[in-house]
Amino acid sequence: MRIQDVAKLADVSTATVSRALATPERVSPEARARVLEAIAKTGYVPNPAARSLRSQKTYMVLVVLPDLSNTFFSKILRGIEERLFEAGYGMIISDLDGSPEKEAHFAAFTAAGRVDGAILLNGHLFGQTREGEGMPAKIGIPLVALCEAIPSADIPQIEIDNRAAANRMTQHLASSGHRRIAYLSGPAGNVLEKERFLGYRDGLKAAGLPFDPALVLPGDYTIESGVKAGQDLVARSTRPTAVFCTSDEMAIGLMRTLLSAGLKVPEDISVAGFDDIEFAAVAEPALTTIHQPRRELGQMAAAVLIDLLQGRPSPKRIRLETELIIRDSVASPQNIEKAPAKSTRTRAIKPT
Amino acid sequence: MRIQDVAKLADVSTATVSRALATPERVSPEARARVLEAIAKTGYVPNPAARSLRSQKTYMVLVVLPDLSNTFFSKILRGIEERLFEAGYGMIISDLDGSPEKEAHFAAFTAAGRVDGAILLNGHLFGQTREGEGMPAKIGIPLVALCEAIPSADIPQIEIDNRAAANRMTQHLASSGHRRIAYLSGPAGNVLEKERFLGYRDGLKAAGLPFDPALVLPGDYTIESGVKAGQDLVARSTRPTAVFCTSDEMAIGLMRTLLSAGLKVPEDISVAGFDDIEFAAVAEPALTTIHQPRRELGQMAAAVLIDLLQGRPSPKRIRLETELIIRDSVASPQNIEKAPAKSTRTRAIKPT
DNA sequence: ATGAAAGCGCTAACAG
DNA sequence: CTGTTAGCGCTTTCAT
Repeated sequence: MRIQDVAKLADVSTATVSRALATPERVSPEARARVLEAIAKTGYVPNPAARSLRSQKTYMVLVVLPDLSNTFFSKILRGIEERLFEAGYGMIISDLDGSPEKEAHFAAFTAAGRVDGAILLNGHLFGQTREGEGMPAKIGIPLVALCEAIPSADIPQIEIDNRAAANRMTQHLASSGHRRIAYLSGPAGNVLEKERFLGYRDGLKAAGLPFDPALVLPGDYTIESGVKAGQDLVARSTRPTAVFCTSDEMAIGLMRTLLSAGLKVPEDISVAGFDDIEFAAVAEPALTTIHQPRRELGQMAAAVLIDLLQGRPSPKRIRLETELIIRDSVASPQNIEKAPAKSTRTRAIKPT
Repeated sequence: MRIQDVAKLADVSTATVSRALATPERVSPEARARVLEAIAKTGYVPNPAARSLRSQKTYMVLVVLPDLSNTFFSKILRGIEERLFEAGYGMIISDLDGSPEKEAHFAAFTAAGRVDGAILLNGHLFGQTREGEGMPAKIGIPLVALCEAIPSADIPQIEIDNRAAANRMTQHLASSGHRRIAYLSGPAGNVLEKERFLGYRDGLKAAGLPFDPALVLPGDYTIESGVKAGQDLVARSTRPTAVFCTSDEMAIGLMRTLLSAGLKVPEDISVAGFDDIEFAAVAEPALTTIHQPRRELGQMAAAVLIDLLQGRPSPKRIRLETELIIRDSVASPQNIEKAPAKSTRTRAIKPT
C-alpha cells in the first residue's frame, strides 16, 4: 500500500495526499475528505523509511542509560515514553552497560541520523569522559541531559537539586539528635555523588557537626555496595548512629546486613535513603528517604526535547522539587554517649 | 557524507562500496582495502533510511511490554538488548501500559514496516485479547513470545515451566510441614497465573492436601496487591501457616504488612515468592523463591528472533530451567494445630 | 489549491 | 570482479 494507491483512489496527485496528511489546511476540504476516505478504505500507513529519507527526520529519540536494570530508571522511562508517544515520536533505548563499544556504536548510530534527538541519563556526552575531556561531541542533533547534569555541555539540563536534598536529609538526621552521621556515597566522579556529598557537608555545617572522613563509606548505588557497607559497619567497634545512603537500593542492602547482624534499625542505628523507589515504602523498616518525581522528570525531559526538535525555545535548566519522606527507619539515637557494644549475634547473609 | 563520496575517494563505483560492506568476499582484496581506507578517512556511516527503503529492512526489533516499570522486566530487557546488539539490531521498546490506543499505535507502527520483528512479553498478539479473540494478527513479520506464552499463536515461545515451578514450591512448603498453604494469585486470565495455579493444585494433590478456595487470595503481581492480601490475612481469625505468592513483589508487600501487624515471618507465617528479583535476597527476612533466569530468557528470545529474521530454522518452544532458592522466609509451622491468636498489636502501614 | 517532477542515499539486477 | 542503472516511497519545490 503506497501513497500512489491512495492518490489514485482519491483521484488526486500523490502530492495532495501528502499534504492532506502533513498540512491539511492547505488542501481543499473536498480533496481532504476524499483522501481521508481513501486512506481509511485502504488502511494506508506511510512508509517511514521513505519519509525519513526524503525529509531527513526519523521521529525517533534515543534514550541513553548507564544501566537499564537499575530500578531507578523504570519510572523515568515511562515518563519519557508517554510524552514522546503523545508527540508521535518513538523511543530507542541504549543501555551503555559500562561498555565503550556500545557507546561508540550508539554514537555512530546517532551520527548516522537514525534519531532526531537524544536524552542523556548517563552524565556525559558521547565520546567524552565525565570530566568533559575527549572529542567534543559533534553530534548535530538536539540533546537533553536528564538527572545527571552535564555541566560542560550547553544543552538543557533537567534535574533535581541534589545538593539541597542531601543537605535537607542530613539536617533531618541531625535534628533527630544524631551527631555521628555516616555517608554512603555514590561512585567516585559521578555528578550526583559530588552534589550530594556537598549537600551532606552543607548539612553537617548547618547543624554544627564536624566532618569526619571515617564516616564516609564508598558505594556505587547498588544493593551489593549497601551490603558491603553494612558489613563494614558491623565490624566496627565505634559506629555512627545514622547512615545517610545516597540511594534506596544501598539503604535496603545496608539495613538487611545490619538486621542480620542483630542490630536494630532504627533503634541501634538509623538509616536514610535517596530516590524513593517503590520498595522503599515496603522495606523493613519502611525507609525514610528523599522523593524524586521520577515520572515527571522523564516527562519534562521529553517535553523539552520535543520543543527543541520542533524549533521552539526551551529553558536551559529545569529543577524539579524533591520531598523528604519520613517513614520508620530514622529515630533519635537511644544511647547517646554510651559506647556501642560490639554485636555478638551474627547471622550469615545470603545475597543470592 | 554519502556512499558516492567514498566511492570517488576509493576510485570505485558505489556498488563496490556497498558490496565491500555487505559481502566483502565478493570484492577483490585491493578494492576492499581502498574502500575501507576511504571509509576510515571520511568516517562514512550508511544512511539507514535509504538502506531501509531500498532493502525493505530496518534492523530494528520491537519489544512489547505490559509494564516497563515492573522490576521483573529489567534484566530480561538487558538480555534481549545484548543479543540484538551483537547481531546489529536496534531495540524499540513499547510500554503498553494497559492502553488500547498505544497497542493500536504500535500495531500500525509494526505494520508500517518500522521493525523487522518483535518480541512479545504481553501474552497476546496485537489486536487480540488474551483469549485469542479479535482480529487475527496479520502482522507479516517474525514474532516471538517471551515469558507469557501465546498458545493460540503459531510462533516460538520462550518461557519457563510455570506449572512445574509452582508445583515444586507448593511441595516445598508442604514438606516443611505446612498444611494450610495460601496462594496469592496473579491477575485473572493471565497465562502465567493459570499455569502457576495449576502447579499449586498439583503440589497440593501431590502432598495429599485438600484445596481450599478460601486460601486463594486475589493479586496482580504488584507490591500493592501484596499489601492488600496482607491486610486481608491480618484481619482473619484463622490464618494459613504459609503463603505462596506468585511474584516477589507481592511477597515483599505481604511480608511488610504482616510484620507491621506484629506477625513474625517465618515464625508465625511462612512466605514464598516467585521470580527471584534483586530485592528478594535483601528482603527481611530474605525471601525463599523461584529463580527465573531472566537475562538468559531475554537472550534466548532475541537469539530465536534473529534466527527467524535471518531465515534460519528455529525451535518452536524453549523452556529454561528454574531453581528453588531457599532463604529465610519459610520455616516449619511452630504451632501446628494450635488455634492462632488474633493479633492485638497493630501498627499503621505507610505505603508511600 | 493542485499537479508534475526531481530527488533523498542506497542496494540489487543486469551487463560486462 | 566491477560498473551502470533503475528504482524503493515519499516530500517538496516549481509551475500552473
